[in-house]
Amino acid sequence: MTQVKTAKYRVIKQHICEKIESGQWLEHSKVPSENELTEQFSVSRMTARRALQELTEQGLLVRSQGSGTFVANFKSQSSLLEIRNIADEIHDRGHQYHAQQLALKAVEVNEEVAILLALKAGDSAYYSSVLHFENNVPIQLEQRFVNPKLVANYLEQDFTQITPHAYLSSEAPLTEATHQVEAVLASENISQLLAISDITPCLQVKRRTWSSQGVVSLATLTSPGNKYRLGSHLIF
Amino acid sequence: MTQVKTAKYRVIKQHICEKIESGQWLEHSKVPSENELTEQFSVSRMTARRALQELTEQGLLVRSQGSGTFVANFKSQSSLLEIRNIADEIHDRGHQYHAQQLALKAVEVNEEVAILLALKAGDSAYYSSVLHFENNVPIQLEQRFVNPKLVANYLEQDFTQITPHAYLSSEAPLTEATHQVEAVLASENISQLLAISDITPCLQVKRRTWSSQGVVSLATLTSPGNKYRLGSHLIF
DNA sequence: AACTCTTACTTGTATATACAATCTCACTTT
DNA sequence: AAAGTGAGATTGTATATACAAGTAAGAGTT
Repeated sequence: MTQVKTAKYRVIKQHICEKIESGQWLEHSKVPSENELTEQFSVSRMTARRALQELTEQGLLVRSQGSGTFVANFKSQSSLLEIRNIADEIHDRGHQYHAQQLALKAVEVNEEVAILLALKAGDSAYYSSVLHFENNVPIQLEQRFVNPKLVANYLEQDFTQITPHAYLSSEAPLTEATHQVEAVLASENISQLLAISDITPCLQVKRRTWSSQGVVSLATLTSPGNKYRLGSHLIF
Repeated sequence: MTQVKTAKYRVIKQHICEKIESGQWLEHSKVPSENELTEQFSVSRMTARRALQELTEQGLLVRSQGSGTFVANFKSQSSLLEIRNIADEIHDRGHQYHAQQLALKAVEVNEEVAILLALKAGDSAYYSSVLHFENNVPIQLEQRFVNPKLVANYLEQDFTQITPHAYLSSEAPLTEATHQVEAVLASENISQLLAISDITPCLQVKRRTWSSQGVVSLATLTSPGNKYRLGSHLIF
């Protein structure tokens, strides 16, 4: 096990993030220029630039050619589309939750899944399929591929007792996630499981989650459009 | 009028986008490596790299150290995280944008809208209905109620020239926003506008935006599920 | 006082180079 | 046949440098 050295541009990003989050650098205040960071951290301008550039893309900074780099209108990122355990969500609504485990096995991944999970086509990954119920009505089908290198005992779990998300969080804390949200028509198979007609639109969220070790899992969450809704709250 | 020279990395981005959009490069197929692009376009590796890098951040490509760069899934994608101007979004994809203004008037609000806009039922608010096109295909219907106390000249705008979002941002900078995302079947009326069948699922985003003065507007954005997708990226 | 010009600073684009880390695949060894 | 090795390709990180382009502020002129 070799300790991976942290890249220099990441160190600078971290430093700037801390200044902003701790309130030492307020909104709209000027942050050090590329040349100043170059000196402070003894790096090349291109490396300092990369840190500022990526933070700008993430929305923490705003840059203006000729005048400088500034702290943006407050951090939006953190509390948007928060990833919640669906069981908690349902309990919080005062409703009854239970789950049905439809599949839990090792499978060979196709090319698409392989790329997204950072595996090779034909490699084996863990697969789970769980149907979540709210007050005995099916509310969400969760189909999930899990990176076997990062989560050892996935196949020994009982996902009627703990949700896959809760288990994975306990094994490998999330550091990052991407979502793709689409409106789709469910396949016949899925329509049947969700007890909906074949023309009911479904909200489909594809979520890819990372831990510090790499891509952990790839989940497809399909919910009837008339029974489920996503919310998010941004602060600028 | 000085003709601005297009940056080289943009030329390469454009080239790759075209290949993908025209279907010459299919999903998951390999795209030229940094070194190949370096030769093809007679640029340095860092410039070729920048093109690939930015397209990866935009979600068009997927990269894997050691194996190469590949075409990602190509559905249109926007971000929940950042509230973007749809015109910019479409332009950034290298596509042509135009809009059609279906309505722009003052209306009496019903109770639901009144509550959400912090007005009284029966008060008057501004209402706009704009259809956005990507390459002459309708991609999103935007129906928006605007708080007349905070935005004076809303009715005098021409929303084929500037999007409502862009205008509102210039008048009253956003400080906060909430979203609700649902999958729905469009009404007959809306199906017709979007040129879709009445069983095509639609992604519907309801967005409420605040400025420092209070609730600015209430927008309902309806897009065909097969042509539009939301994305978001979280870092913990 | 108002205007223009210059200058310094900052970010944007581009190149050339070097080495590290990772993956693939053919080849060799067992 | 299976396992291990190593070369080559590919992306990741980092540096040094150069010039372009936009901004702001001060100097100088009218």
